[in-house]
Amino acid sequence: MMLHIDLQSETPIYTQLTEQIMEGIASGQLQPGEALPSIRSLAGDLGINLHTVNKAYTLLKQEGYIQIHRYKGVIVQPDGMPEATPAFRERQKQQLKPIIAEAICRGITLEELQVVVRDIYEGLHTLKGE
Amino acid sequence: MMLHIDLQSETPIYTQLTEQIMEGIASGQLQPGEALPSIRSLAGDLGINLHTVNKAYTLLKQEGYIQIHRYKGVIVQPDGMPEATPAFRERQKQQLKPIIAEAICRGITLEELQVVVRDIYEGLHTLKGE
Amino acid sequence: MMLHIDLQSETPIYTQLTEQIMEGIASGQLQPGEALPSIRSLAGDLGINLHTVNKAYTLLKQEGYIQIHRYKGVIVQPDGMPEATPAFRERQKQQLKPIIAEAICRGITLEELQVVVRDIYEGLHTLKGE
Amino acid sequence: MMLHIDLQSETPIYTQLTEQIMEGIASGQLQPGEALPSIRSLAGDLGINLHTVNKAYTLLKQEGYIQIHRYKGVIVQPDGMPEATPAFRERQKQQLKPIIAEAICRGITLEELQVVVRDIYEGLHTLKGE
DNA sequence: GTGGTCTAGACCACT
DNA sequence: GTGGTCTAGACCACC
Repeated sequence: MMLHIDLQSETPIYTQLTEQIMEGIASGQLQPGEALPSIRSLAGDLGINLHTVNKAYTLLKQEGYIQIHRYKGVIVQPDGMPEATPAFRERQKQQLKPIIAEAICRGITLEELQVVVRDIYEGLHTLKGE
Repeated sequence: MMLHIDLQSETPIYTQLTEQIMEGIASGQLQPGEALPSIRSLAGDLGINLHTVNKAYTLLKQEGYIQIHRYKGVIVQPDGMPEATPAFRERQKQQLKPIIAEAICRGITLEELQVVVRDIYEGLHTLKGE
Repeated sequence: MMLHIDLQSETPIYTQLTEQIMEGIASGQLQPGEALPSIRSLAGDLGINLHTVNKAYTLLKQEGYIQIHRYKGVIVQPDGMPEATPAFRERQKQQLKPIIAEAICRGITLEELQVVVRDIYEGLHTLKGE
Repeated sequence: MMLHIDLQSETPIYTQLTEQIMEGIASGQLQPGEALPSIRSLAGDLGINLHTVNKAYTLLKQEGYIQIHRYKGVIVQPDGMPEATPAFRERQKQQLKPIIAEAICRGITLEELQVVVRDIYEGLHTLKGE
């Protein structure tokens, strides 16, 4: 899977990494148990600092999306992804609220918004069976 | 309309302000043409610095959600809210993508997600007629 | 001649007034010797403060574009407009420089720019004979 | 490139900075991709506050003339300057109109004005090939 | 080291 | 009293 970094984005690089890896997992491009590049090689490929990659991986591990094995490397969580806990759902709502509020301000209907959400969902999800 | 700030949150204060004001507009609690508190009074009420409020107001003005009238005060945009431009829709997608990707990872179905989105949308929007 | 004010503009109201009156003189809509509205009536018509109109008129008088006669009122300078002094030409250059610099940045050619300038000039000036 | 500030001028310092940097870009003294001084070092060199420099840089970034890279620094836009959009051309006209009106009032002919514009344009632009 | 955020306090132009 | 500008000084995240 190809990761790419936008250096002029406002989002920190480590966040861009975590988001892209999660998108890889969501889309099935990254399968459970599959190996991720080592910190060193990924940092080298992207031309960024080791610490930055390490931070991204550590966060993903804390959330339960990957496993980091000393000496063996980094793999996508093979033992089932983390659950949708109530805490997660609450956080999700807080993330969605301002986005939806802005959409309403700009006159976007619920139907339009549902289409956008479905397109993104299916755009990611339908790869999963491959 | 009551605005509240979470000083502990990692989201910048000025972002919390812009988001809450946009939610106020979306929900109709803030009507077009309605006056917003002056920079100084809002800063005083919230116990924050006037520059922080100023930054929030300036961003909202740049996006077209409010008007800032020098020497007179600040009002909610009376001449129609900004449109849902292609640039806006693209930005919206980029905001939604990581949220939806994470939802997929955690096994949330499209139907569940649509319910969440609808609840938030209607929770904000249905106040509009009041 | 119709004057109009943009309350949400960043340019101070008195500047908007002086500019519009100068445009009126440039275009011949305001003829030398012609009466301008009194401070009081203009302020009333535009819904702005007396001091604001007064400031605009005072500036125009200082520059030599109008005459203010106590009790008689305000008239467009009948005794010849102010000259293009070296100081004026220098100030003009300083005003034009940033505008032209930005035009160059955006790839506007000298020919294009000349067309813009000519259009504005003739758009104002050709009314003069009427 | 040398930047200089006139503290006595009534034009805000941050405006002087943005104008000078745009002139530098227009004249080719600042090349695309070239690094600009860091906020702190420029503020130090000019003897002004870092927030003032920050404001100037932020405005130039919003217009698309520079890129601000968090943690790394500021560079002149390497991916092509912003286009001359219709909105830009309209803004330009509004900026030019009062200047040209005043020129007409003072009896400056179109030909004289064109010479002034050409001199400034070429004075900036002809450095570009060097 | 960088830019981003926030505070505190000041002066100004304008209404 | 309003927003606009500027200063001085601080802490933070990131690299």
